[in-house]
Amino acid sequence: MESVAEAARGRKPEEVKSAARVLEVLELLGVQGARLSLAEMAAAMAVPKSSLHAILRTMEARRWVDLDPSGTRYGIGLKALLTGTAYLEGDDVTSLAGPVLDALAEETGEAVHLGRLDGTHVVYLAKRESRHALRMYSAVGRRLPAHATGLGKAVLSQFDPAEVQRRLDWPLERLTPSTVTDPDAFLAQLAETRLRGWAVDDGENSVDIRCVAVALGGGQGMDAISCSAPKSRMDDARVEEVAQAVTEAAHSLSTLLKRLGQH
Amino acid sequence: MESVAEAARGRKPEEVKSAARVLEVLELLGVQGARLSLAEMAAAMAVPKSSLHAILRTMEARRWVDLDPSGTRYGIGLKALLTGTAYLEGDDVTSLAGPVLDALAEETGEAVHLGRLDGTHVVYLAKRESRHALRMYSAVGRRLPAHATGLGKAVLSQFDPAEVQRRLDWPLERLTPSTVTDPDAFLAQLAETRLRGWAVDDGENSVDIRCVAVALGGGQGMDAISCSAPKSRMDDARVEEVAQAVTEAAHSLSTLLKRLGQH
DNA sequence: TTCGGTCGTTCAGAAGACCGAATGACGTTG
DNA sequence: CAACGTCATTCGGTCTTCTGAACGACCGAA
Repeated sequence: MESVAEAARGRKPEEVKSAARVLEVLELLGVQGARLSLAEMAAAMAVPKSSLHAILRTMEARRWVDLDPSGTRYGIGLKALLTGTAYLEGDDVTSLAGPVLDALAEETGEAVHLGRLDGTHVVYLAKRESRHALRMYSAVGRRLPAHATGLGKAVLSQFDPAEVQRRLDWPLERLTPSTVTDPDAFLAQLAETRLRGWAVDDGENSVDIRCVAVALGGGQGMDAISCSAPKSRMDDARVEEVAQAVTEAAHSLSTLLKRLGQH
Repeated sequence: MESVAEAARGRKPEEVKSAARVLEVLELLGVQGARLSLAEMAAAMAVPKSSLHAILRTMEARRWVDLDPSGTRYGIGLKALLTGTAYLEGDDVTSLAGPVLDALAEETGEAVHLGRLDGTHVVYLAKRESRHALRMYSAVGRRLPAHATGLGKAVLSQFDPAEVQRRLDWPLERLTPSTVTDPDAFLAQLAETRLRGWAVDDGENSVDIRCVAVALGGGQGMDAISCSAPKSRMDDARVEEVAQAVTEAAHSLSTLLKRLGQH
């Protein structure tokens, strides 16, 4: 009956339709950042306007979406902010990482990140800036392709090549001229990373930025920490220095986490 | 038919049940911070386990909730983080406030906040710490009762007493011995605030913390900025000094916003 | 003003989700 | 070792939601 329609849309039969749509609305408004009208969202989601209307009413009543003064464009509501930060507060790694990140930021004087692998992407969980705490929130929650980041490569290097091949979307997306997209070259980089103990990103997601990253948890976690800086402040010798500092910080944080896990 | 049941639960007939439940799950996991089992959530929400099960499956498939390693306790997922921060990025006030908050933090040397009135509570949208950027995210997204915060009183002082009475939940909740809970005393404080142009909070939500706040937008916004410090660094003379700095910052930010609104 | 286009909104038939009881799996207690 | 507690999970009947087309409101253009 409906198996044809379901198969055509690629949906699993075990999903609650309205529930999935609520989440899709939040994701749509989240990545866009901009405000969208009901008709625009219905088109983007391939959902009838009337169905979406009822859902948006429910979301608006609970302040999960906002209407702009004209009453025609929807945006993320205030309630969404609370749950986002709640994820960070409830997370052991993020909670424990604070002092370690502070110390690493102070030691290196450069930007420091904590990231987590989520599917094919890396999500920033925490950030320390090198100078002032400017625009600090702009990065937390942001996603970057794992294959083009130091954080992603540090985590992926813990897996078998077969596992890596299964986890990523091929072909690898190119973000800058330096992005490694060749499968063999990429897997070779991971092998090198595994031996060395730390990963590098040499302008692969942002031109002119070099980054050194180390995975946490001794080979089984999804998290990593990194230190990034412009190439002008990151020559090869400096990379080695920073790598040692990041490795020590990662080790110290991993020890804290292991202790927490054992109690 | 169902009007009896609906009326008994106090629900509007124009809500999509599953959609509301998705949001309720997120709010429940968000405020708790802790992880909950399916049965616990079903009990807390007064919803059948079997219905909630299907919804949680949908949410888990999209990574909006996570299962802990034992597979029995749910927590907020990674996708929730993205939308939370997206609210801040898509918000004009928060985006423009960055440099102003930085300047105010540097000038006063104390903690600086940007907050927004949402119902009876104030939500922190941005924060600048006095020393290092420690635990910066712990406060953004948090809610405090408006009547016990400088930010809340600054915004509320823009409304008529009748409007204030309508907006708040009475009786006012007591958070510390200094919290003003008497209706007349509270309204008198707001009148005073209105004349003076800035609001004070003298240990009303956190013992030993004094705070000075000014509303943005020239009498029609829901936002305010504030500067907080321990009483030991905030005697009456210092309050006057800080109030002037906060007022100037608020004025400068309001001007920026007005310019943006006009284009 | 009138027209064409957009928007959000409504409504009754059709499709799917919700519910409660029963099941299987697991860890704990007697 | 066994009985119990709690847990997530399944299943079919009933009721709710979803759907698509039609409606009324609105804005800008002619």
